[in-house]
Amino acid sequence: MVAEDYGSVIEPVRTTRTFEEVSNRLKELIFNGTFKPGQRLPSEASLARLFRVGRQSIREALRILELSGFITIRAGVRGGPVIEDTVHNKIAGLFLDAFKSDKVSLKDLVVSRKAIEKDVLDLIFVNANRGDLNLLRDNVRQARTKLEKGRLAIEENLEFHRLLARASKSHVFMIVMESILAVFFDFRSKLSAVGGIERSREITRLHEEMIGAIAAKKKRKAVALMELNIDKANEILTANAT
Amino acid sequence: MVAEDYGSVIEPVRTTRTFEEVSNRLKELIFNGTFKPGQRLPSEASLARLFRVGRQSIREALRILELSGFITIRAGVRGGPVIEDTVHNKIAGLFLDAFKSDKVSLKDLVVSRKAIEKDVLDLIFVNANRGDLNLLRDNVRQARTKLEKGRLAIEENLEFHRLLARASKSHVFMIVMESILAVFFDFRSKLSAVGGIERSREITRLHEEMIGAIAAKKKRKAVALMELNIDKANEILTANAT
DNA sequence: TCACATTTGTCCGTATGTATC
DNA sequence: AGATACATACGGACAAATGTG
Repeated sequence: MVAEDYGSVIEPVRTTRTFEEVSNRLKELIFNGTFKPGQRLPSEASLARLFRVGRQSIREALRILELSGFITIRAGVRGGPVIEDTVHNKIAGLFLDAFKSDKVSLKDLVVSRKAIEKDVLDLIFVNANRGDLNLLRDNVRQARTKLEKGRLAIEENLEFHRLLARASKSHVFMIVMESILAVFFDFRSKLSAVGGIERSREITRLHEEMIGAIAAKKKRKAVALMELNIDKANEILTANAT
Repeated sequence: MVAEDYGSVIEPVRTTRTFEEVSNRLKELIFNGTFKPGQRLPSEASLARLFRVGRQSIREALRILELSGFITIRAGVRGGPVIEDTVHNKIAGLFLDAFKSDKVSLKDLVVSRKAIEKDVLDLIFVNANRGDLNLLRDNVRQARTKLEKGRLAIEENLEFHRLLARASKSHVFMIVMESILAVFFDFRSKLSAVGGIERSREITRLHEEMIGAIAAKKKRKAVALMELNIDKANEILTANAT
């Protein structure tokens, strides 16, 4: 019964649940471009009239679309459901849940992160252009100015890796990276600032060297720096774990 | 404003939406083990009384937990919300959505899949044991019997890769693999059976050789076979794409 | 600043569908 | 087959948020 494992990916045909039918219909309308990004969907009351169902069913359908990253919802007179893509963040959120519920261990996270960031570097050496490098340089510059003011640059340090994924031009890796970073970002709030500055400075320095290695097409050096980088990031997590 | 991009991962503090508060509280109860897998949550009516909120808020909270992969819901007298982990499938579902909405290209998928399956092989050479190999052999055996009956063995061919991810002992890669396979599984329904048997047979043969290479600790050969495998799978997709 | 309109958010009462005993 | 205990769905009402004149 191999195929049964896909039971949640391939939705069973159930007309019983009205809100699922509504959700799928709306999703289809978004896919085929009837509703475009930035555009407002009709209000709950309007949708209820249009689909000839109760407002409750509409609400639950919209809840699904919201959690799936297709729309955002705001109250108020010019509010309502708006087509807005947040799928990356939603996937990262679910991944964070998986981590929190102990399905993903810290060791697993570090091991797979090393492999994935290495893949990203491989792709960067093929796909990245000058603009991508400039974005990376800007990031390091921002981190430096923050550090000079005596503040931690954790957000910038994490953003660096997101920029790397973007430079690889692979959306798959952008999604995976976002998910991994979400875990580290979640830890961020629990970090003790004591001694953090020095680590943050060190990571920023590694990032700077990495940019140099990429620009100089020195792949092996870039990979070695990445290993150091991830180990340092891991130290921060394990040092703060109770 | 780098940190703003995490706006959907780190939920904003909003007491305005009751159902989110309820959803978070229940999620926390699941995380800390108050509710364990297989256990039933109280019914909607009971939860409404316990939290002192309306049933609608409870329903939307349960909808969130259902879509996040924490619970399943069944009607009927012994039904109700049950703690059941389907997070992997839910992530895969969102990833499939991302693919369908053209955020992930087929080329991107193939390139990243090659890199990721190579990582999985690397981990297998470190972590896999005899039991994992036996599971892989069973899978190929099942595929063979299906092929001998003149039926396609697509499910088994895809399952092979899921077994590989499991043998790597990395939940991160299990999740990523599940997501990638979901796309191929989705295509499955659109495949023309014409000429498919031969391709399915060829893939099964590659899988068999791959097991041999893993057992013999021949990493380079295993990687080469994997490349062939993925190219073949990709051919099936592109051949059927309109 | 204030009143107003629009839209989401929330609760309640009720009815129906569904699965189990 | 009937009773029971659930989720599912509808309609009505009001509160809260938010933008507008």
